[in-house]
Amino acid sequence: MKTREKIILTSLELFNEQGERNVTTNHIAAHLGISPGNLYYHFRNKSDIIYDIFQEYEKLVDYYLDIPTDRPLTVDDMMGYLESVFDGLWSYRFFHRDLEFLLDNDQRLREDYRKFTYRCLDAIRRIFDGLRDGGVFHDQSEELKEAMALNVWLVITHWMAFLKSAQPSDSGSDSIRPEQLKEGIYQVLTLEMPYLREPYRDQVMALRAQYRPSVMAKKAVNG
Amino acid sequence: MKTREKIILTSLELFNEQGERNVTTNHIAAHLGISPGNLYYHFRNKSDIIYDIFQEYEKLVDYYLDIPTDRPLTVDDMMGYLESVFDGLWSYRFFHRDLEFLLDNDQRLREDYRKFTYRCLDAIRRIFDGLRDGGVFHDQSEELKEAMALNVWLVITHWMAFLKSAQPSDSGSDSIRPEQLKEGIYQVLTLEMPYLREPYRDQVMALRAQYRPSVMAKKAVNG
DNA sequence: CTATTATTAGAGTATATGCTCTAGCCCGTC
DNA sequence: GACGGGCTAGAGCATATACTCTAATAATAG
Repeated sequence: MKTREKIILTSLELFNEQGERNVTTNHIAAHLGISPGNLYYHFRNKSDIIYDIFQEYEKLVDYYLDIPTDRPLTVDDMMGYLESVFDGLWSYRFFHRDLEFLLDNDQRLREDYRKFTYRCLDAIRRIFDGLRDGGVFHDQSEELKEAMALNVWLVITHWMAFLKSAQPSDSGSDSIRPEQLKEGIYQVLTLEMPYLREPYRDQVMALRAQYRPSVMAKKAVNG
Repeated sequence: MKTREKIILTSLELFNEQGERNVTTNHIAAHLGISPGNLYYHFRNKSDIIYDIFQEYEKLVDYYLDIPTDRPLTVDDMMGYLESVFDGLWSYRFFHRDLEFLLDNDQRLREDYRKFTYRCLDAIRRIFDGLRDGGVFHDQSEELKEAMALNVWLVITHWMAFLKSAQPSDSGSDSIRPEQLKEGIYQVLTLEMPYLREPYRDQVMALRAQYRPSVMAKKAVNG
């Protein structure tokens, strides 16, 4: 494998494990067993590494959210989108974690991310439309679909942050498991619940039950 | 005013404007016109300043979310809670911005914040119950109330992050206005909409309309 | 007034971090 | 086998950051 690729992979791995803020370029080089000079031969600076990773993430999600317009959508389609998006979220989970700082320090990234966000919101709306055409969703006003899409986006992109903040202190820094992340699907389906038509409603509710967050079972100690 | 208090106030101000990550203890001291030594006479370290600020935030929100149990709740109560919570969010907006890093670097804060989260989730559920008793909400299963409360929490605590990430690059670093933050109320009411009873439903929808996010009007350029 | 304590100034330190610079190695080509 | 460009090592720099140390100054009590 080319050194450039290795840098990307290792950076992503370390960022995901420890957070971008806690991973220096020297760490990345050391972890790879290469010199800092070598790393900087392949990338002008740290931002470029992050930007590269973002573009891969973007490509992946755009691929996932390529919604067919020539046919209505099914419950299976919907679950597929959810599973895919949360998979992507897991693979690039560092990104949403340090998002604000990253955007503040790279205008290019800020602009691209903004467009990315609106593309995703649009895709969510198109999924709603497809599901309505498939008889899964009730028809709703454009305004409501827009607000709903935004709420879905908020839940999806920040579920990870919630999980991490609700973790007890004694667990390690990288203790969230992919299955826990998937529990965000439960929350998204909770949002959609009131807008589902029978008989799909019961079907989706049954699927939803499988993702029930484990945090909910636990009772918090309010000392 | 005591120096200690001044340090807290200035820190909060600078953190809110520039983000905790971008504000050093030397900046705080310089901004106050005092020496670093003086600052460190009053606080052992930066974490202690942040922890102090968090405790004030906690106190404020706990005060806002002191839900009466001896009477049902009205639509006005609900709107009052929303307005208050978003006010608090605005005053301490730096906090949710750099949350993950802050929690990673202060176990004490992590533990307190975890409990704080669960207290808030509990308060949201009790608001739901109060509104049900007041005839504003339909009755729902405990499971649904729990999931709903969590979604409300996610939207409230991350609305700010969304706004900042959706800002175009040409706006300043502290360009979000409090009215924009309040638009999060629209999103929360969107969540609650399906569970409202007539005649309150129409009333709430009318109130909701006043908070409609301006971002929604804009069309994004997907270059 | 004096002794003690609380507060403040400000130079300075240890460490980290992103990044640079120069020299040299590897490897394919003529 | 010599040449040259792609690649790599690694010492080291400029800057920043959280924090310390000493000495001096205010405030307060006896």
